Amino acid sequence: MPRAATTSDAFNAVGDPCRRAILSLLASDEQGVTAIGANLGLEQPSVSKHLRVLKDVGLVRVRRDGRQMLYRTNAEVIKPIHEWTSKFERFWQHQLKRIKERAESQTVLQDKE
Amino acid sequence: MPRAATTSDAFNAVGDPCRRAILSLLASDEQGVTAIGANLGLEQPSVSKHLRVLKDVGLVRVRRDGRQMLYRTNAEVIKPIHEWTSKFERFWQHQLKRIKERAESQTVLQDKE
DNA sequence: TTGACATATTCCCATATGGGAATGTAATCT
DNA sequence: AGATTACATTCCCATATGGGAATATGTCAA
Repeated sequence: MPRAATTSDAFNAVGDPCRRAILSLLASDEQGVTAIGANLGLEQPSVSKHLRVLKDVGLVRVRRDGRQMLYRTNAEVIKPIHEWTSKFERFWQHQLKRIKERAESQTVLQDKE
Repeated sequence: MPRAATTSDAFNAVGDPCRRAILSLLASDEQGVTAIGANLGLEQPSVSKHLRVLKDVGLVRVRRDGRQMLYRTNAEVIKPIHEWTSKFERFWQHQLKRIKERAESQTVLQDKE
C-alpha cells in the first residue's frame, strides 16, 4: 500500500508547511480564501485545496459570508498532537540536563587549567 | 512539484503512525531492528526503511553493538513540534471554556423545567 | 439576465512514498 | 573459510499528492 492520505488525520495534514502557515494565520481571525492567499503568497486554487484537506480532518471550520467563505482554525484538533509530543517532554529535559552537566564539568576543567 | 519528502523535516516524518510507534518504543530503551519489528508487528525491511527516515531527520540515533544496530529516540527533535502546537494551546482552552459555559447554561435551563 | 467577484474542482504531470519480495552487506561463530 | 545472524538496500507497483492552468459553481450588483 502507498503512503497514508494527508486527509487521514491531523498529524498528516500538519506535515505540510503551507498548511501550518494557514493554521497559524487563521488561529485568531477568520479570513477568506483570497486574503489567505495574499497573506501567504499562494495561488487561490492551492489555498482552496489545502483548506479542503484541513477541513476534512477538522482543523478548520467554515462559514459563508456573502460570496466569501470565512475559514477559522479549530485548535482543538491540534491538541492530540500536542499531547503526543508531551509524552517526550521529560526526555528532552533529561538530555538538556545532561548537556548542561557536561558543559559545567568542562567549565570546571577549564578553571583548573 | 510533488509532495514534500518525509525526510524533509520532523513534522513530515512524524506523520506516519508506524514511525510514531517506533519513536514511542525507542524513547526509553534502545532496541535493535528485529526487536522493534517484533514489538510492532512490522517486517524487517519496513522497520529499516522507517528508521532510515527517522535517522535522516535526526529523530533517532544509532549505535552499533556487534551485528546489531541499536536505535534510540532523540527527543530533542520532537521539541519544535511541541512548541508549534503550544502556540495554539490558549485557543483550545478558550474553546473548552466556551463549551463548558454553554453546558452550564443548559443545566440552568434544565433546572428551571 | 448579464457581469464581476470569490471559491471550488478538475486535468495533467513529476515525484514521493510504503509494502512485499529478493538481494546485498557486515559481523559473529565454528 | 563457510554458515548464520542482523540489517540495509533495491526492485516493482499502486496510490497520493501538490502545483499550475483552465474551468465550473455560487453569490451579489446593476
